Amino acid sequence: MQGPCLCLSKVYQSLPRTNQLHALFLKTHLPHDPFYATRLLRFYAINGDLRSARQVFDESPHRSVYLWNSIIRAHAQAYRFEDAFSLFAEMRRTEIKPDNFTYACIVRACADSFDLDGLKLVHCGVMVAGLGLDSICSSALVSAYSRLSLVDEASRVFNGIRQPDLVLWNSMISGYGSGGFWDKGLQLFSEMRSMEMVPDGYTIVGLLSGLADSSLISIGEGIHGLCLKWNLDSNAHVSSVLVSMYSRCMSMNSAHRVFSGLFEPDLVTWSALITGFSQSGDYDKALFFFKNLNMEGKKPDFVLIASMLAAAAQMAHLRPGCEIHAYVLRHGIESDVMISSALIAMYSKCGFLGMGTRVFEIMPEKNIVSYNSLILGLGLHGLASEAFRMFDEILGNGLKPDESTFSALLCACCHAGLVEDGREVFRRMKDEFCIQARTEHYVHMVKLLGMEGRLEEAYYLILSLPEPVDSGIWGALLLCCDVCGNLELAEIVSQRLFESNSEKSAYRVMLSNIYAGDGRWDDAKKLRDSITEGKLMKMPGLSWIKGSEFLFDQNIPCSRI
DNA sequence: ATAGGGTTAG
Repeated sequence: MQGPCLCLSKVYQSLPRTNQLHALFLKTHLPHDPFYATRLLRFYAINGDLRSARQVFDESPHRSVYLWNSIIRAHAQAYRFEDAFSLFAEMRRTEIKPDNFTYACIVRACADSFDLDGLKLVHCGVMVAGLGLDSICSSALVSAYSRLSLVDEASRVFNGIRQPDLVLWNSMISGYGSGGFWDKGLQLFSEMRSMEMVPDGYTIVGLLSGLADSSLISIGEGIHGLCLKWNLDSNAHVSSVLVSMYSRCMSMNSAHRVFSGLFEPDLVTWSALITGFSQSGDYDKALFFFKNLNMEGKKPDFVLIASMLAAAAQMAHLRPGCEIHAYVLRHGIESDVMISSALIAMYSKCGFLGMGTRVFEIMPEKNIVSYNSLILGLGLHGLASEAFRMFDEILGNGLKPDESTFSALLCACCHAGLVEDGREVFRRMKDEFCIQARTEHYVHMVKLLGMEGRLEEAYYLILSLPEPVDSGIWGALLLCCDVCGNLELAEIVSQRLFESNSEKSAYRVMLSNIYAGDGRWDDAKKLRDSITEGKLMKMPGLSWIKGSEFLFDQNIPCSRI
C-alpha cells in the first residue's frame, strides 16, 4: 500500500499540475489512505491551489481530524473565512470532534477577519469543549484578543494558565508589544526568565516591536545585547525587528550597523532600513539604499514601493517619484490599488495634481483608498468643492467612506477655511456613518477652528474630550496659537504638553518660536538651549530652525517666516 | 501505527 502511494506522490510533486495523474492517484489510492490524502491536501494548500485541495477533501470518504483541520486551515490561511467557518460548522455536524488545533485555527481566523463577536462565541465553544486550559487554544486566544486590541482579555486568558509554555509566553509578550505596552512585556519577560524559560526569536520580536520612541533606545540596546548572548541575532525576524526598532527610535546609525552586519538581509529588513531613513528625513540615503537593493538583483515588493513613493512625496521632489512610477510601469504593477493610491498622493504632494488625477482616472478599479488619496490631494490644493464632489461619487458608487475619507475631507475644509462645512462633515461622520472620531479628526477640527482665529472654541473642544488627550491635539492648538500670536493660551497649552513626556522637544521649539514672535528673546533662547542639539536635528521639518540662528539676532520672529 | 496543528518582522 505504502510503496505505490509514496512513489506516485513523489512523481506528482515533481509535476504539480498533471491532472490525469492526479485523477489516477485519487481513484486508486486516496479513498483507502487518509494519511496521504492529508499530505496531498496540504501540498495543494501550500501552493495556493485551494480548488484541488477541496477536491481531495470532497473525494475522501474517511475524514480524520487531521483532514478536517487541514482543509479548514487551508481556507483560513487564504483569507477565505466564510468557507473556513462553514466547514467548521459542517464538521460539528459529524461525529468527528474538533480538537484543540481545530479551535486554535478558528480562533485565529476570527482575529484575522476582525470578528470580535465570533471570537467570543468560539471562546465559549473552547470552554464547553473542556479546552479552556489547553496551551494550544490559549496561545491562539491570547494572540487573537491582543490583535483585536483587547489586551486585558488576553492577559486574563494568560493568567489562567498555571505553567505557560514558551509559545504562550511569547504570545502574551508580543500581545503587549504590539499594543505598545512594552513595559508590561518587559515585566513579563523577566518573570519568564525567573522561571528558567529560555527565550527564542519570537520572544525578542515581541519585546522589541513595542519600542518606538527615542527615549527607549537604551532598553532596545539592552535587549539587543541579550540577542547576541543567546545567538538569536542570526534569526531573520530578529535582525529585521532590530533594524526597525533602531529606525523607529531614530537611531539610524545603529540600524545601519545591524544591517551591514547581516550576511544576507531579506526584503523586509531592507525595507525596514530604507523606510527608517526616509522617515527620519534622510531621503537621499533612502534612495541610495533603494538603488543598492535593485543593483543586488532583488525585487522590491508592493510595501516597499509604496513606502518609497511616500518618501518621494515627503521630499516633494518629482524626479525620484517619477523614477519609481517608471519602475511601476515597467513591472506592470500600476493596477495595484495601493501603488496607484501612493502615486496619486505623491504627485499631488509634489504639486502635480493633474498627474495625480490622471493616475486616478486610468485606474481600472478604484477602492476607498484611491478615493481617499485623491480627496486628500484635492484638499491640499484648496479644491474643497471638488473634494466634496468626490465624496458624493463614493456614495453614488456604493463604496463605504472610512475614517481616512473624513480625515481627508476635514483636511480639505482646513485648507479652504470652511469652518461650517467642516463641522457638518464631522457631525455626519459620527451620526450618519457611525465612525468614532479619532485623534487625526480632532487635530483637523482644532486646526479648522484655530486657524480661523477661533482659539477659544478649539480649546473648549479639547477640554470636552475624555482624558488622556493625545499630545498631537494639543500640539495642533499650539500651532494655531503660534499663527494667531496668542501667547497667553500658548503658555497654557504648553503646560499641558510638557506635562506629558512625549515629543517634548518639538513643542519646546514651537513655544520658543512663539516667544520669539512676541519679542521675548530671552525666554525663546532659554527654551531653545534646553533642547539637545541631536534631537533638534532629528525632528523632520524642524531642522531648518537650527541653521537659522541669525533670525534671533536680527530680531525677525521665526514664526512669521 | 504513521501526520501538522498554537506565537514573530518592513
